[in-house]
Amino acid sequence: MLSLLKESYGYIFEEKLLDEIAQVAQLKTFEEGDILIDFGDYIKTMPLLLSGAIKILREDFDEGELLLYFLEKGDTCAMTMACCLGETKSEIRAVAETKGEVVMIPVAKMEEWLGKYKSWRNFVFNSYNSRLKEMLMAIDNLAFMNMDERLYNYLLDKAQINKTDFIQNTHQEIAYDLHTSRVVISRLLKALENKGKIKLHRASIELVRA
Amino acid sequence: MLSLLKESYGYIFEEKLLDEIAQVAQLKTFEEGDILIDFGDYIKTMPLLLSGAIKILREDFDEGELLLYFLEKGDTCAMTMACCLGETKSEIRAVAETKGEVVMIPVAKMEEWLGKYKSWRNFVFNSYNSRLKEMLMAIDNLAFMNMDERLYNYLLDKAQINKTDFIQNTHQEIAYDLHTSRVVISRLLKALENKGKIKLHRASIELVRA
DNA sequence: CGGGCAATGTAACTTTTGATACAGAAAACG
DNA sequence: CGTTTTCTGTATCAAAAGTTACATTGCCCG
Repeated sequence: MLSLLKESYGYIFEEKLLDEIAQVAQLKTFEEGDILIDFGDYIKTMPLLLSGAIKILREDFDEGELLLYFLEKGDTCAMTMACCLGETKSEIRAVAETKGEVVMIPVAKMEEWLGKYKSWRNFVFNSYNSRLKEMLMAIDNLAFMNMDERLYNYLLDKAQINKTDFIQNTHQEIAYDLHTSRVVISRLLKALENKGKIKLHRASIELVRA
Repeated sequence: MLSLLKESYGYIFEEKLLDEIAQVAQLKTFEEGDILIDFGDYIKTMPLLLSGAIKILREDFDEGELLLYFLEKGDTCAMTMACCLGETKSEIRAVAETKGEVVMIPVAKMEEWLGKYKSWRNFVFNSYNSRLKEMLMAIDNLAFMNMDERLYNYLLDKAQINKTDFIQNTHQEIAYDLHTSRVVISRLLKALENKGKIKLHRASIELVRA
């Protein structure tokens, strides 16, 4: 586990902290589609992502979701930290976008290290800051952009996270993430295809780079 | 200043920390409408709000703003902390909703105290958590609600922050905060009046409690 | 290879929001 | 008091997004 940790976090944490993490943390693997955290869950461990990607969703009161952002290697979920420290229920759902690995750290330790290791403190703050920034971007998208732009940005994000220009999703799945209807997505995708920005296949979309 | 501090923060911080704050902090008063932080500002001090209320706005790329949330006594601006620690430009604008007072704390001190005082650490984390929650609420509003609901929530927020059911704003000002046009606001306000939820006056709106 | 099913395409219509234009009412002010 | 400015009400039209309904197209699998 130590070597795995060093791969993703070796540059950020000092030796002693890496050792401590290796001692108390539990390694966990997950598969694409796994629900790692659900609305209302109480969370007592903090996840550090070693590999793979996770998408974070917000739930509507009456049915429906909205994609907030993706997490990658080296990220942690600030929303989860918020829940840990505040001892409240989870406000979000975390779904595995790809298979991957996380290490789980008990809340007690994460608090202890805050006083003990400056590098840990910086990491936690940087995570909060990244997440606030991602939330701001989500708000920008919602408030200032039309659905066609949001859709195109979504496709770019997906491509970046999955490291491929072939996006393996049905229109319905995309509609869920963007909190709209399948028909709207089909319509706008067709428009994007006509503009030459993408090519549509069955259950997959190909990004056409200029 | 010490007594002022104790009024808002006496229950959260220990004596020693309050003393330290009183030593290094600068007291600053502001008037309604003052722009306390603007987009692109570099921020080197962290504000603690003692009295009054502040609204935090996000800027559109090409003209236009959106209200994110309000700050009250005992709050601090996590977005500002993010900028302080990350040493980046401000992503938001802070405008005084009422007159009030803040104490300004140098970034260096706020970092020092993070290692030194557990109460400070908790305060900073709680602030981040509150702000994340407010951002989530902002996203809920944008993603899941129509303009009429957003408008009504806005009026309720305003009333709570200003501690009065008489909201002294023109339709144009409300339109700015909600990032829409004056005509839309007028239309929806009229509809709310017809439903008996508010009464309209010139340059002010009266909330009618059920 | 043909039936069944999931995924997509498309038409027609409604609702919501935004844009423009202008009229009337209230305050502001010399 | 009359003029000017600000604020509000409303009508009309256009665009964006949501809804419903149904046709078509591939694909899986017996």
